[in-house]
Amino acid sequence: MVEYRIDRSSGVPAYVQIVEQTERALRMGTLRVGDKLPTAREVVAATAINPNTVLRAYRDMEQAGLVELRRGLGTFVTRSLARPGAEDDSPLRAELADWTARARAAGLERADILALVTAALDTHDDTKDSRAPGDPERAEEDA
Amino acid sequence: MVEYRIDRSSGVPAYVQIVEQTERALRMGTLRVGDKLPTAREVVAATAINPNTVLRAYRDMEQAGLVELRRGLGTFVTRSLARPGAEDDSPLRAELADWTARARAAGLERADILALVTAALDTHDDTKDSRAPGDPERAEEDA
Amino acid sequence: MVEYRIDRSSGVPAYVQIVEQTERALRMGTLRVGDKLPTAREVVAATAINPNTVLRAYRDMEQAGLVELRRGLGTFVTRSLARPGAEDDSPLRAELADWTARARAAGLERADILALVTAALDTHDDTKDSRAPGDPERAEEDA
Amino acid sequence: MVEYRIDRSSGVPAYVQIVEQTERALRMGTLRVGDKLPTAREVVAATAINPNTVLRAYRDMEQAGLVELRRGLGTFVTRSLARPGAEDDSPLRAELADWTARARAAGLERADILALVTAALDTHDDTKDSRAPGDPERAEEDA
DNA sequence: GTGGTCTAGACCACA
DNA sequence: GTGGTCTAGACCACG
Repeated sequence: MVEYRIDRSSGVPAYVQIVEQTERALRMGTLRVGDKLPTAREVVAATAINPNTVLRAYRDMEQAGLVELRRGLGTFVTRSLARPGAEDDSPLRAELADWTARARAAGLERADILALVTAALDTHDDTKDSRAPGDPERAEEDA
Repeated sequence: MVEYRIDRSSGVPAYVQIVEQTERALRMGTLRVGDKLPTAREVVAATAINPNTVLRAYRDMEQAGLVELRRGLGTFVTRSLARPGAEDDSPLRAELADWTARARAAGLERADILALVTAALDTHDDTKDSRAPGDPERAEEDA
Repeated sequence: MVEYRIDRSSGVPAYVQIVEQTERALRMGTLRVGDKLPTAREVVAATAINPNTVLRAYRDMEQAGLVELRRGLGTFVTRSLARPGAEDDSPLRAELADWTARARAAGLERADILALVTAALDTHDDTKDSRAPGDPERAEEDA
Repeated sequence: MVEYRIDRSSGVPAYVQIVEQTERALRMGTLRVGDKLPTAREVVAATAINPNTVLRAYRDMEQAGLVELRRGLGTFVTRSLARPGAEDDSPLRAELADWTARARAAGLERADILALVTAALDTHDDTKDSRAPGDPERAEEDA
């Protein structure tokens, strides 16, 4: 079950944060087709945001074709964004874990590390946006 | 000179994106104390956002103690967020570049990679938010 | 409920006047933690300044940690600047009231009195600025 | 000789601060008819603001009839705002000095004291502005 | 020509 | 209905 964490001081709309985090879970395979998202009620209990805001996020994801809202039942994942290579036990993840451990040991904080990664990505990839991880980036990957 | 790239479809306010990107440049050492940010007019020319929006971002950073707005002169960096270990030629960066190259070779996209990194960070670090690099995160570094 | 009075001819930006007056109310204990500031719309109705200007002032105070803007709810005091000794019934205030009465009886106007007080303060205190009460002065009190 | 102190972080325009402080000196009798204001050059040396800004302030005061700019000679006070009762040795000032000393002893800071005074003034005087000490308040007193 | 304030008004986020 | 972002444009402060 995903657990949303909303940072109200980030300036990023709450519903966008929910979408970002859901997408992230889809990419990682943490969330798979058929899985149920937490109910609006549950999210409200966990995050103290308004149910309407949760529903807004879920509706957006429905329109993007990622989930399906079934009245009375809940919200269910209808599409995967999972990538081979991003599985829990992939070598890439192990190497990454190793690298981040060393980065932290070197005194780098979360924000520093994310800045480094973004910079590394922007080096190879001079296309597109430049923003954050978990960008909605118009969810339209494979299924 | 920093170059801002604004993703208007991300849902993240333009002024937040400017702050994030500036912070990122500060962390990476791309921007150093005394450096001049692009003038509001230059940013406007490059990004097609409104001057007021740029100034809003600059003002926010001024209040955060990162830059100083000097009328008639421009906006200047007053505080570094640079980290030893994040320099251009650091081993950590080289290793990261290597890892991202392999991740891309494995078919992972930018968003996938950022999701992986976020997941890796959240594994060690069960505190805080979940969002982007360059998050305001209440700047509290030193120079 | 605070009531803002904006002097448009003073040369002091309207949003600064709002901040100054709010801070003053906080110092005097007129405004306490948890209290709600007037909504932007109410201030607009009372002062004929633009809602954006009010919000600018509120945002500035939020960044200074004095208040919290809650969408859909309003703006609330989060920190006290109250001082023991500044209460309504303190001896100091009674003495002051007595003194100002005599000053006025002697023909001194508001501006004269404020000039006298400023001079008196500058005598003991050869540090800092010189300006007004309720100066932002980088709010650094506690609650 | 007046000594201007400009607080660049107060949000109040520099030229307004100069006018305010000059007026204050006139009210206190620190500056008298015939006295010479510091030259723009001197003010620049002392405050690091631009000569044009000083001249702007002096010109404003000339238009208000307070001073006269004599090319090649300097700027001279042409009108007094002095008040009997505000002299250096007046009983009112002695009492005030005593009161402020006690206020400081009670732990009140400059801003607290100014807030108290403003409140005291607003109690008797429910007219007008509400702002700071040294408000321009359209200089038009006696001579 | 730089930053800075203010207005007006459209549209969005959230309770 | 609350705050919040963004635009557009006028005018100001300052170097």
